[in-house]
Amino acid sequence: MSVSRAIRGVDGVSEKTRAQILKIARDMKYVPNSNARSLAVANSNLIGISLPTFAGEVFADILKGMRRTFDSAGYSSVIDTTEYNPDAELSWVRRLLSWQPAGIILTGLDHRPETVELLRESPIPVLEIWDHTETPIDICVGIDHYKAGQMIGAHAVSLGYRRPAFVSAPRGHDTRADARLEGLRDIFARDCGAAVLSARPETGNSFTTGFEGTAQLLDSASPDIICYLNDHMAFGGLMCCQIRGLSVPEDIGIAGFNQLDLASVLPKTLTTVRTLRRLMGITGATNLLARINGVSVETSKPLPLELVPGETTRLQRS
Amino acid sequence: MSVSRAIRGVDGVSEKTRAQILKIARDMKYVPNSNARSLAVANSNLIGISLPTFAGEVFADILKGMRRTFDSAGYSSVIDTTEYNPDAELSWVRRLLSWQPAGIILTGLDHRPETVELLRESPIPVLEIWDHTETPIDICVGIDHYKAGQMIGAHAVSLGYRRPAFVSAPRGHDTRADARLEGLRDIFARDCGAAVLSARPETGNSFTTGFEGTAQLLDSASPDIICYLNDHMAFGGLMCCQIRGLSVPEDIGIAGFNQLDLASVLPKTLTTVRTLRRLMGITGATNLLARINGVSVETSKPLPLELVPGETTRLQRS
DNA sequence: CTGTTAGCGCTTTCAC
DNA sequence: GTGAAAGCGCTAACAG
Repeated sequence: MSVSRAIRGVDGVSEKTRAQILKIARDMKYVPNSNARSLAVANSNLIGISLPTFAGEVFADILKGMRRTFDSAGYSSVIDTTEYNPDAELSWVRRLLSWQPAGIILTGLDHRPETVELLRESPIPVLEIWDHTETPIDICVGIDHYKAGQMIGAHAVSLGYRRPAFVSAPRGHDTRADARLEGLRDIFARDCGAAVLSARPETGNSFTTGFEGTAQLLDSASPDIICYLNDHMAFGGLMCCQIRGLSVPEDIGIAGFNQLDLASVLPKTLTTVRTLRRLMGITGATNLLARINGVSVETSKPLPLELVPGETTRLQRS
Repeated sequence: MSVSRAIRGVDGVSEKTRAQILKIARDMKYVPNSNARSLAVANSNLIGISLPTFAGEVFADILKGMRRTFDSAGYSSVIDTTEYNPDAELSWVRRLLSWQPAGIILTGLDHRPETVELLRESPIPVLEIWDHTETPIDICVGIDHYKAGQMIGAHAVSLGYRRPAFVSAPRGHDTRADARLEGLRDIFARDCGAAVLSARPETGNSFTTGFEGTAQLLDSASPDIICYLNDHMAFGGLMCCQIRGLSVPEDIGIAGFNQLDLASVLPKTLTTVRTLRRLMGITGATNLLARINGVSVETSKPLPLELVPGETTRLQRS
């Protein structure tokens, strides 16, 4: 018992005994057994995180914010990626629950009904991150992707663009794409009755998807602005325009999303929307920790978005 | 006991009992306790992975290869990032060992002595990935970064470049940078007695680091070729050259590394070195699994590198 | 301050 | 095919 106390660093042991114990432990290269500990105390300091993918800056940034917060609070995070497959998410949640985690984090709102049911019935706090909803499983911290689409639309409309288009990720990838496109569509429909064309290439990385999507759009129509799911795709689009001899913003406008690192070295600043991903991670993690510790927190926390006008869009003369 | 057997799916239970048990388990929403299981069997199906960072394509690709392999073999992977800090790696290894993992994966060869000691004494198989060495802790799968530097050097020399420069990541980041620079230096010294200038900006993301490093070099000298730690930095360099009115490859050559996604949409193909990152992950994971199952494997597996000549370098007239 | 007792949920072993 | 007994390494609760 004194050994247990000494090793855990709780009091109830004299400094003398503690020192002896720690020395012996070191000498015999003692390694504690976390499984036994978790079993005895019936919980763990594990936070399970489900992410769509490790690729790209977006989730890496969110993750970084969360991990910093958890690390300094003494929690370990274990991460899984679903590759945008809700069934993979479900099986991860099952596995996770068997580890008695202190909390669970899911990305987005698109879950199997069984996942939701499982989590609602368990006493474990759950955070949904990246998307915003008023009715989360437990708590959520994210942005409103529909509003983000509207924001881009409003900017484009105000500059006088009237033939908008949107390039999205391959089907079954980012579920946020549809929400943003809808926001964009609603604004254009409402403010100037224009329809938004869309392209969705079937494969490829963000850069090639942006490139191909742009090629498809330019082959079949003549949009005056193309909006993209993210800055990487927008860059692919820029390259496509360049090859076809289209000047940006003279001949066509380009708008990205997320304000990624790449944009910081482009010769023309990119019109985009800034998302506070690091902050989102920190806020989410902090709220989840509060929830774990029984402190009451905001159920649903939307994070601000900021439209960043750049040199790839400009006022159209009418 | 029959319950245990039924749930695990081992035989020794009649189909009838098994069906009953499974039904009841489902009805009462039974969730197994992995901690108790691991405690009882004295091991787990966890693979602990230490990565420098989640940022960037490189480790995401390697990770993807590893995870695929582990998943299909029924192992779960838990990942931590060290942000290039060997002390963070050490504390992760300590934490990991307390979970009785089936295997451990570390990135690179730069570890604290204590980490190495800890791992050498434990019976747990250890894989070092990304770098190559003939004397790993246990087994390793990676590339020889010194040779990679030589490869780039040989290409540059053969094209007639004589004023080489190298842009590296901020200090304390990628430890591979020094090995590559050394390879590059050795080749230039041996083949044409030229020295390699180098720049190493102090902060920033890959893109801005490439940009700033290039600006530093161009301010103080007139290299005829600049080599970069990776394609993203090379792109930053390209943008810097463009702003300064330098044409590539007419005025200056540019060489990247890793053949990243970005390169696939650039108007000029980038001279770079292809690294088989996905394959590396798969090979590493496969070898580790073999090791875990007591099958003997190659201790040290170097993966091939391929120089990919592009339009950002060309033959110099003498 | 120190140590004993009991139990966490599961699996191994061994009877039946 | 089924179940009783014992133990994995640890900690909560209590006794000394």
